[in-house]
Amino acid sequence: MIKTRLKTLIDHCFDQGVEAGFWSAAAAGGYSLDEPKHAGQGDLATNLAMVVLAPHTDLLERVEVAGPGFVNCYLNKTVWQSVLPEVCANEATFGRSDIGKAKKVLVEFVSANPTGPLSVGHGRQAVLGDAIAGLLSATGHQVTREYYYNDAGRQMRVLGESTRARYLEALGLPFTFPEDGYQGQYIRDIAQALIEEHGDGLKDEPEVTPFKNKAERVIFDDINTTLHRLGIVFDNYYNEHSLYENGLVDDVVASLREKGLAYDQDGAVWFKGTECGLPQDRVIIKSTGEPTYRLPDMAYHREKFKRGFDWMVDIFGSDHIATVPDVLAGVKALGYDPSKVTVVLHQFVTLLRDGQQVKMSTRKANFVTVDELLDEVGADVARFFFLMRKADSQLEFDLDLATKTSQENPVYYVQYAHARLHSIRRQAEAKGVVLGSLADAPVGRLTLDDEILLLKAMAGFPGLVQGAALDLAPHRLVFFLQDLAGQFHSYYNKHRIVSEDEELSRARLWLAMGLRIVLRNGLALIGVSAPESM
RNA sequence: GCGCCCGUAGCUCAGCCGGAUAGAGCACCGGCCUUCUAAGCCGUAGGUCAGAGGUUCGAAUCCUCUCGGGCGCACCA
Repeated sequence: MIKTRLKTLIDHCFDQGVEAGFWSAAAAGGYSLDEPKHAGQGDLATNLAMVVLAPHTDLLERVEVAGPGFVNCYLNKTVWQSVLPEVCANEATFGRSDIGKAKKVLVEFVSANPTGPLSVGHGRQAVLGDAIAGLLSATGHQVTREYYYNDAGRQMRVLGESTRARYLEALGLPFTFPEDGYQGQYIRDIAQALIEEHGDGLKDEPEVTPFKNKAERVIFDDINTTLHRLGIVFDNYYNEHSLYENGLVDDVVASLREKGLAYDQDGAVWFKGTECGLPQDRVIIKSTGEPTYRLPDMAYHREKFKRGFDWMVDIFGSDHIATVPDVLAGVKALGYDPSKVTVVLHQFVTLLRDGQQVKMSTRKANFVTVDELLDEVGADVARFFFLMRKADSQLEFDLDLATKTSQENPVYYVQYAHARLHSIRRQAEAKGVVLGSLADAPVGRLTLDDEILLLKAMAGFPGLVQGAALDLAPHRLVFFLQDLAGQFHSYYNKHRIVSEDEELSRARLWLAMGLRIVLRNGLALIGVSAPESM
């Protein structure tokens, strides 16, 4: 019989649902399959969806099956209205959660050696890393922000030589500028500072160290000042050099040798990458005796594991992509689980001015620094713009748009929504409309579709934060905020919040309060200020 | 040559752990201020989701290949 065949099919689906844990077996046999009384309701109809959802009917207004097999659940408005007290009662924490279970996470980013000011590329990385760290900590992770740097080695020697050359040059003495020296104006500034401190006392200095040290100090201070302007504070600066001093680099070599994963050839020490699934073996100690960057990187990552982190997030520019497989293979070879390391590679930034791409070249120090950018657009705009794209995408930073203090600038758009909400509150107070206690908030009066939509968006905020955190994708917050601000502006233009209807006014003022909280908390997560007036 | 990323509206980009009619902002065009900030709103238009195969009941989404663009492929970091 046809009905039996269909019933068997539905029973089977029901059982599968039970097995998968979608619902309990309590409703087994409790649902029907009958010929409907009226035409237009199919040949046979089952109330399966209703029965399965029966324990939750207080939430549901109606349930429909539609299209190619969707069960559409329409929730009662009260469900959405109940979001508001929750938001307002948890002003400081709404959006935060503990899904991270206090997992220890290390977020490493920037990690620029002190050879020059931060470029806009670093800026993107700095903001990206900081926002990711912020999201992780908002979701209950125990986060450490770390900056890994090296103030020894070839790069720094060249920096010292460059500084010396500029020093001699400024004194009008003969000098030779290193072939691959640092050409920026900042080196000249440092040289000038040395002259002010020492006069020509260093002109016969045999060591490069005083030049190097001075340059390093000045540049690191600059970098930190810049980071500070961006609102970024690191918990820890990890010096690559300390790895050598503590014998940790040698120890990695010894361990690799022990496992037969390192060998000598052509006077160099090689890592047997081919043994670890990599396309080729790599030099880890040059024939000069100096290690390549790979080796200390492996040692550093091993230290991260030893320091007890459950999850290690590395933020790198896409030009460092080649290092990733090597380091991860090294970590694995040393007996640690590379799946605990997540590398976020971000693409480059191009600046657009007057519709034209601004040409930049690191080598010639012909690049726009984060400082210059901040002078021009400020920290809020810089942070917001750096987060407007997912890390994978190249980021086009449109200075023309960023410097506009008008409707087109998305940063102001969002901030304005927040300021407007504050303004409404002030206006209401001036008119003597009192919010009253949250418990008495007449949220039942929020019945317009526009209002339910706003409530839904607010309700989705914590989940959005969690997803953005776990996927290391802060750009989602930016999109969310733009959407929410847009919804509010639209609502504002259509409906009056403070009106003759005192109860409705209070309800809407609470709605405004909730929106303000979500906007403010969202902006805080990406490190952008939420002004109360603009 | 090899590896990774990208290719979605005129432009800049979301969506990408498969689902219903693919979204937003700019730009264009047309409207809205005696009332809570016009730094705002409303409306019109705009698409072979680079292309070709494949998997699937179903693909922008997954697989393969091709074509474009970016970044790498050091005894630099």
